[in-house]
Amino acid sequence: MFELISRQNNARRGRCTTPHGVVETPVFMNVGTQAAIKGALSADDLKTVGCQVELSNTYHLHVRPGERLIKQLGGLHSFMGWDAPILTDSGGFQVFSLAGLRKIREDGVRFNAHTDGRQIFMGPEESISIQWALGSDIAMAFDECIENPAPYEYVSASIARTTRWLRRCDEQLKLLKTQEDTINPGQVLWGINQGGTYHDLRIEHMKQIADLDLPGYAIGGLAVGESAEEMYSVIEAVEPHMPSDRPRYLMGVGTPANIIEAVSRGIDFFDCVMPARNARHGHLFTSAGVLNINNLKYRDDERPIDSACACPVCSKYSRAYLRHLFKAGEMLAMRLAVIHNLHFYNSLMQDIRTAIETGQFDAFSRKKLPLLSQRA
RNA sequence: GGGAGCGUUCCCGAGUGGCCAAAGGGGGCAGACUGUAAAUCUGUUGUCAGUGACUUCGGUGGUUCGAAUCCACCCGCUCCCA
Repeated sequence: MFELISRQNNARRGRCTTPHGVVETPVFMNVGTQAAIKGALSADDLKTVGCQVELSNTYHLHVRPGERLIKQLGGLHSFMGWDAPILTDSGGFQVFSLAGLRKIREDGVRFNAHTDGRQIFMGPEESISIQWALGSDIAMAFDECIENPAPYEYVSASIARTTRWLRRCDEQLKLLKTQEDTINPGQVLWGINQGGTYHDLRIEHMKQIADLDLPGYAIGGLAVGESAEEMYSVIEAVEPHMPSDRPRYLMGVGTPANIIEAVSRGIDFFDCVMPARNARHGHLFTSAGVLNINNLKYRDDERPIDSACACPVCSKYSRAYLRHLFKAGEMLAMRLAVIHNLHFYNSLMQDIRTAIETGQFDAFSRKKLPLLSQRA
């Protein structure tokens, strides 16, 4: 269930209710692919950084440890100690990212597992059954995330198949809901829009999937090589065709600037590995821009990463200490950096929500955008 | 006292006459990262000068058209036998 609280131009302030609680939007979902946030963060740490929704991955949890085990242990929430909302990605992104290890057919995708090479078949029914067993709150449709650039004819055929797959996902979830044996009976399915950078295909596909009247819709297949401007123009093309009373999720995006730009174009949900991955590599986000904590200039810098940041790392540690931890290869370096970056993202979303509520969003983005992209 | 080795660019370590400013690691410096096969990957790391020049392989001298590579002596270190 999704409720719009307020809006400013196209930017929306909303509230999404799930079986494990309410999500205030716009929101950034923190990515824990294998039921863990890389960088040694626990579910408790997720609370500390202000995470509302955790995201895990169907393909990866299916490969290891397997959804049967997780179901047997009470479902994903119980397994990883997270009692708030969880969204599971369907494995559709792995169709893209593991392109060298899979073959696509009408019924689904055959993978050679990246761990040991064994054959794994995943189609719409399999993906939904796995997500059902995991017991996430929001299950994503099994789609083909198309590489960019891709020929028009290929994209056209692919979105038609993704639509057929979506209908099968929907049927499968309805079937599973008739069974007694459930972890999370309130799980919902969200559809995913594809179409590469072809506006007409994007719109055509969006119209097709909107017909299924699902409780949420995502835009997928962006931020895979095209320019930011191209991505924004795709959002602008598709957005008018997305049901306005349902949450919109821009998958896998992005930089702080990408997020603000997308919120201004009507997006409510985001997720991205960037804050966590970049943190592990020493790349930190601050209110004054980005910085690489490994740089020599921070060797004796007594200041916190971001003096405007309220995270537990910034309230206690210096840049010099963080740099030392990275140089020494201590895993604490990654942990502290990830805590900071995720806190930064979650707190940016809080600021965005407040700005929309108070009618200040346009001024907020004008002020923030130039700062966030520069070198701190 | 006798015998056998070794000394390479920040470190370790290859190289035993030209294709060597010198492999490969490490370390350093910098860059990338967008529904995570990523604690990963890429570039760079003698000096100066934009296709080149100069200095360098413990030291000094020598052989040679040409030496990190061969010879002599010296300095330092290691191991074995007394």
